[in-house]
Amino acid sequence: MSDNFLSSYKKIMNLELPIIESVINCLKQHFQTDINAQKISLQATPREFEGELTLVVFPFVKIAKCKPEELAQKIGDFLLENCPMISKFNIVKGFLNLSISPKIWTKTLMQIAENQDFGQATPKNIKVMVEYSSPNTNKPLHLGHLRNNFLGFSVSNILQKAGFEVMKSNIVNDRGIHICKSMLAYKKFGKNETPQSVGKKGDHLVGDYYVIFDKAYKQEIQELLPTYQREFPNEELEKLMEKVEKNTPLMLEAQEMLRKWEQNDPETIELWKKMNGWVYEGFAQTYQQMGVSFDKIYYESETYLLGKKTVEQGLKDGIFFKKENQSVWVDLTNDGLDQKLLLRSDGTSVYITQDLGLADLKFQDFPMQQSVYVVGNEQDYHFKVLKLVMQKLGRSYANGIFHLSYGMVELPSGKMKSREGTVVDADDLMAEMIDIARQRTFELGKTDGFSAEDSEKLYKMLALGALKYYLLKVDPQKKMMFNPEDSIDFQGDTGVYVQFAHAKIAAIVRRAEMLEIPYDSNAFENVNSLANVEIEIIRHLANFPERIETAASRYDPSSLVAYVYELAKIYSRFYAELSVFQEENVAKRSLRIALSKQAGRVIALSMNLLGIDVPEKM
RNA sequence: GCGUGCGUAGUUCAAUGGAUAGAAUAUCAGAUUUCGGCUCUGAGGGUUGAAGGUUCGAGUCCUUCCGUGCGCACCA
Repeated sequence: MSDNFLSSYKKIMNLELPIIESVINCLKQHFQTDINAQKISLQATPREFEGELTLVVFPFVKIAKCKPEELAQKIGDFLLENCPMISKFNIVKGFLNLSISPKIWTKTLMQIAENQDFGQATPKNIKVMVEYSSPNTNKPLHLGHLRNNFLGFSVSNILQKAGFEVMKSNIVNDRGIHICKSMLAYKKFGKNETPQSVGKKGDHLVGDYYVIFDKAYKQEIQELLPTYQREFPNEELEKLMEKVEKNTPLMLEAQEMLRKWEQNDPETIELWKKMNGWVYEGFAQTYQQMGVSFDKIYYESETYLLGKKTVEQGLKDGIFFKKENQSVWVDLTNDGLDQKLLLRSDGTSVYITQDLGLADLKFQDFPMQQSVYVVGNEQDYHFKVLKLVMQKLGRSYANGIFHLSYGMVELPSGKMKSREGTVVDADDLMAEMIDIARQRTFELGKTDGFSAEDSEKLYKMLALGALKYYLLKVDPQKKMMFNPEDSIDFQGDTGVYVQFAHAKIAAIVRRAEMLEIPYDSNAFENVNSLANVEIEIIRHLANFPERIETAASRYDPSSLVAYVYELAKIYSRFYAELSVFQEENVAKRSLRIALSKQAGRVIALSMNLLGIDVPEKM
């Protein structure tokens, strides 16, 4: 453990550090060895054993040259004598289970309550750019984008809480053959429709034309194939198909359109601007509904020429090389990869070229040390190359490039395929979820006494909460199954369960305030016996800063989902086992209110980091 | 073929190299004169894909094999 880590550790965990220090001292005294703090494993004691924190002594057995039990006994005795917060201990095999004095727990709760910024780490003075969303403008957003956006937004929040300075960015892929296809279909079959004239969101309208193009294109291929087969009777079918696909009239026309676009042909540019404009309006609505936002938006049309200079400079510096046909390459064979093309023989860019340029542009705009790309795992290779190339170019931020590679979202029926019409549209999905939330919540009478506006707000909160929670609870790296039935579930490990816990807590706090029961630190500081479930909550609350740190270091919101679920679950048990207002001991009653208040606060904070709102009533 | 992920209860997912591999769901059985029953408690359900190896200790690290996804364009 570096000094650096230790010092940040000290700030966030006032509970464990004294014990760790004490263990180090113990080993020093008894065995004359200076043990690394990192080797000391303190973990939460499983519920079936007595105690709250457990020290694993196995790692020191070799040094101590005695049986694990003996060693545990020695350390336990030492702690009892030198570490006032330890009230007793027991030993099971090589595990030293420590009981913390109840007063410490009361004090911990006081500290949490008095900390206005609980969970907010001190500034690290490190800038991070988080790029996410990155839509193509020829189609509306779908379920896969939802995972991407929720991940990107949440990771940004988490990094901020962990003390980083964060810039959220979005690169909009607004040019290229894909949008030309929509444009061409519109030109041919569009009859001057507009989003207003057909009453449709712009991104959906443009997406419709993309589908129209694709259908007509497929038909052309079918029609052309026999001709080609006659012409090249000895060619393999696969290669023949490639030829046909490249040469249908529609495809040739789309490519011609792209050329015109690149030459700034006024008519093409005008159509392009018009249709992209519709799409942006549509996207803005969708982003708003999703509850995500960006600090900086890049457009591919403005960045796609960047990177050429970068490549030329690298060529001059001998980092890249030129082949006979004038194409430029980078040799990554020593890094376990291949040679990779950076500029075509005609000097034009390829996909990665502009990413090199964009990376530098980002750095100009926001001199970051870390750069996170939230992009699907089908691009793993691409980002390996990007990082390596930037490292070879000696960019200061190159080592901080991190590809937050997430797995595909699959459906019970299999993969989403646009051809087969099995793509789940983001707008539709969110709307459906809100409908279901409305239906269920209304049936249960949960919104009795709500204004129409408040009701709608709640339905949306529950629906989006369910969806975000569902998509964020899985390790990003892994592919995940999206089961529509489960995603709108309100019970068990779900967003609504956690939201409900928060609403119950809010009700308790409201009542306490109405009854004017004090619950500040003075009101409960003398409580020195706590129920197990109360200790569990405090212990869990105290871990909050550390859990944020972990989530930030792994760029992984799922660990935070697990955290907040665990907290809601413990609290629900507390709620069932103990009564707040029927407790006769006034100090204890106050402690329970304070405990509730803090649990509610941390639930809300955690959920907000996930991009989820929590209700006061539901 | 090469590269790179992933295989854990019926299902969907957890598990900084640490105790008897945990949740949720579904199934079954219970709880509530109590602050909000979208709640709580309990039961059954596992050869962690297979085989070796490292380790005091392996779902986790290494090797091989099997299954599966993704990537291997002068496409983006």
